Amino acid sequence: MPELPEVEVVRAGLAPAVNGATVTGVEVFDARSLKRHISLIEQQSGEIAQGHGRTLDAATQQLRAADFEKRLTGVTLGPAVRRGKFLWIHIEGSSSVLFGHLAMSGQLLLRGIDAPDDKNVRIRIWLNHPVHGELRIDFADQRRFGSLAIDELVATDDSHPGGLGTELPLIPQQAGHIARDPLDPAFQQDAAVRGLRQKSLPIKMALLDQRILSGVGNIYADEALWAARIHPELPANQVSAKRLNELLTAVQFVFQKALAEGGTSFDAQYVNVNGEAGYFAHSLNAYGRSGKPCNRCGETLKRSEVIDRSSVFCPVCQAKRRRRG
DNA sequence: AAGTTTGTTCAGCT
DNA sequence: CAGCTGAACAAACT
Repeated sequence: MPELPEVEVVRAGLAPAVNGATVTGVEVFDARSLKRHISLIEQQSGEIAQGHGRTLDAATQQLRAADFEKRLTGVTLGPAVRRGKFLWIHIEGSSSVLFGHLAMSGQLLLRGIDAPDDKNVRIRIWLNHPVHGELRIDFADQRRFGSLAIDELVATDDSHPGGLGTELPLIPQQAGHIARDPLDPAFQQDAAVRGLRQKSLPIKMALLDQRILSGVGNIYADEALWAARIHPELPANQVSAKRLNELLTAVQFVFQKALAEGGTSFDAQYVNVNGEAGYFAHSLNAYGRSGKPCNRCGETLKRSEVIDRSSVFCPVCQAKRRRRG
């Protein structure tokens, strides 16, 4: 499950291959992977089929696939940018971007044109790069929860760059509501702490709220809470500002650590960029270790459910009591 | 073969 | 009304 570090590895791997490349062809094998893509016809008529939480009818799927292929073919791509788990690639001389979210099982694979097919390829984009030659980007997604789209850039609300990878203060509409992530140079930790402190829901859930800070999913939420010794079910507004700052520092630490380990899996051979290689390659202290001993105190780690999401934590190190701080 | 997995959105409730 | 909760939803693997 790609979270911020995995998405960043993908962004960094794609960036040199897409910047300056011309799109020579687009193939949509499964339009269900375009559920975030709104066709021009839908935009102009104002009748936008509900792509989220509902299966699109066949006609809309066909319309969107054709629209996506048409609007992307022939363009020249620019920088690859990321905020949180959202990823986009600028289109030169245009306010549109190629926009995507990998969700649970999405991968953006960079391949030579003669490479054998990977499993579950839903969308294929053919490229010609002035330096690297002919390439393919294959969007593979086993569960199809992820999607690609063409989206429009709008101004950022704080006039800082839209995300990592660009200096332009522009962000795709669909990512506009997402807060900056802890690895963003313009990330405001004080504001994130204030946002968390206003919530009465469990700290684990507040940490997953992409409007407060982005990029944290279930894995790194458990890891950061373990590192900061905070019980996942403690109401966010009962955690002191000091401990929330420690928590955000822990988030940055686990992100950096995963990024460093994920990064080592990706050598300079950009054509080998493979979303799978970085996932779960790093050592985890909490996630998936229910029933195993705590790496800090030896106590057996416990599994609980916080609003339908599984959480693993150490009942001793992360005692559910308010701590001074 | 029912259960598990997760990011995101939203109806509906307090 | 603002904020929160719980659920819905996507699809495939075990």
